[in-house]
Amino acid sequence: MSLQMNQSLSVDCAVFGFDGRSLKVLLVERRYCDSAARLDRLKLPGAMILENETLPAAASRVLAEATGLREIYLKQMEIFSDPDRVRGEELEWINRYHGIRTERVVTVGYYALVKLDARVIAYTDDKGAQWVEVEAIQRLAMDHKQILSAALTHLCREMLQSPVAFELLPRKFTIRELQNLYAAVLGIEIDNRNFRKKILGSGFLAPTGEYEQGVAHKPALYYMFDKAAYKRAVKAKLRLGFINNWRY
Amino acid sequence: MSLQMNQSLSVDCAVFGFDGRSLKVLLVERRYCDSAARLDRLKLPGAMILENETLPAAASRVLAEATGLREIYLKQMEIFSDPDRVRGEELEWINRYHGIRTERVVTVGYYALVKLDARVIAYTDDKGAQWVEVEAIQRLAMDHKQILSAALTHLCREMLQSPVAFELLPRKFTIRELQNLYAAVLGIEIDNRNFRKKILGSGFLAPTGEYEQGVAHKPALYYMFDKAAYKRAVKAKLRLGFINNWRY
DNA sequence: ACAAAAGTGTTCCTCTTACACCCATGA
DNA sequence: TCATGGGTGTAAGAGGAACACTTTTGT
Repeated sequence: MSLQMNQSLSVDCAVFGFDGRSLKVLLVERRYCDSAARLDRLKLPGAMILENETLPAAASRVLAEATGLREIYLKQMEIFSDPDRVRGEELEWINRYHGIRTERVVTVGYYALVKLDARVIAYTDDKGAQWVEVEAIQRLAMDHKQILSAALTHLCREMLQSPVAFELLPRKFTIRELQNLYAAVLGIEIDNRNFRKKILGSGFLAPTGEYEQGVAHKPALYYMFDKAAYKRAVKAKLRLGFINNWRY
Repeated sequence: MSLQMNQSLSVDCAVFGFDGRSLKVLLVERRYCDSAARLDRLKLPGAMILENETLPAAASRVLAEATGLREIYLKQMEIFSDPDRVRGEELEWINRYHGIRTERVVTVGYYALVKLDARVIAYTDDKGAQWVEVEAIQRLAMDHKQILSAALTHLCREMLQSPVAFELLPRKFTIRELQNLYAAVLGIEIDNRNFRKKILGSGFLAPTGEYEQGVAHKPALYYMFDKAAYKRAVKAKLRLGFINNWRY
């Protein structure tokens, strides 16, 4: 065996959004049309990395193109390096499109968290992209289902350790929305009283004083995430306890 | 900007070992000699990926070469993609050595856990590699210090969530060795009584009946990790609790 | 009036933490 | 006999989990 020179590096992004009920991911159509009727005609947005571009930069570029947003929460997760993960017509298309002669595409999986608002939805609609309920996705192009699964796993883990949930919610949200988000991502049921106790007791949520309007039930109070309070609490916690000053 | 074609992919491995006291990592000499006296003449073992080789396969290959071992615990962590992370004489050396013309080397960081025994040490000594105390490492070649730091962070996180500690210990070990390992990796102090209570209470440790010999104090009992018991407990735990059946 | 979700407390129990002394061995 | 680390128990407190009813609004 020898060194592989005709290889390319790409990034693929699982962009998650939350509509108050269920977790969605942004999917786009495969760009070559030979088999448009195929079940796996949808894929995650992605791109080849450019000369002099870091991977995070490439991922940001993909996200800006796909959503119109900058400053998105973005995290690297795994690399998918099966030599045959892209082949056949897909590989031919890539070579034709870019005018290159690559034999292998290694991809770096990222996941991104987006606040799903009207502007983003208008933008993605306009681009022909779709927000699809994660639970409903059976298959995707190439190994993108696998990449999506990995992204979900990483998101679960992250949600249990840091307050990334707020990246998926609008600036103002109700406790119930937050709870639904945790339940949807983790795939669990959560007791509302215990959840409130815990989340309000943490002191990271600041009430806005505003209430829901036009709902056919007692209107809920809107809260915001108090990032400063969160950081203060983390710092304080790092200074005490059984495990007091670890490395990460 | 255009697609980057003259790029290469490599893997670099932080191989950790534990000698009962402190955490060590395996370092090798940079292979070109122009500046042998430099402080950062040591690096993590690594290699370019070969044609038709997956990244995990490449990492295994590097580990087999460096330690003589197969079946090592191995985990992918992050990718280091700064376009200038390898440049100058290092890049020239790579091109000369492989007879290629690459302009950029993106590397995938792995970490590995090894049971440090006489055979491994003999093998690595023979190869001119060194086991260096992690705490003492100030700088390494290129961005390898950064890769090492990332590996440590990942190892910490992993140790708090799964029983990888046993990958670093001999088959038979004392509770104190296990405790020292946790303390060394996490960089914390641990109360011996609480540690015993927790670790023995978990039921994952099986006493061997053998005792230390030739030590100038009460000899300690040797234990082994009972993998089957661990798996049973994990399965049982997944079926109950507040968070009962999540995705990962 | 009714449907629908908001909001609120208590009890039990487990797990975490802090803490001090005697024991077995080799030198 | 001394130095060294092995091995043991308890009490107080914090946090997790299970559980049901009243309130407010729109229809």
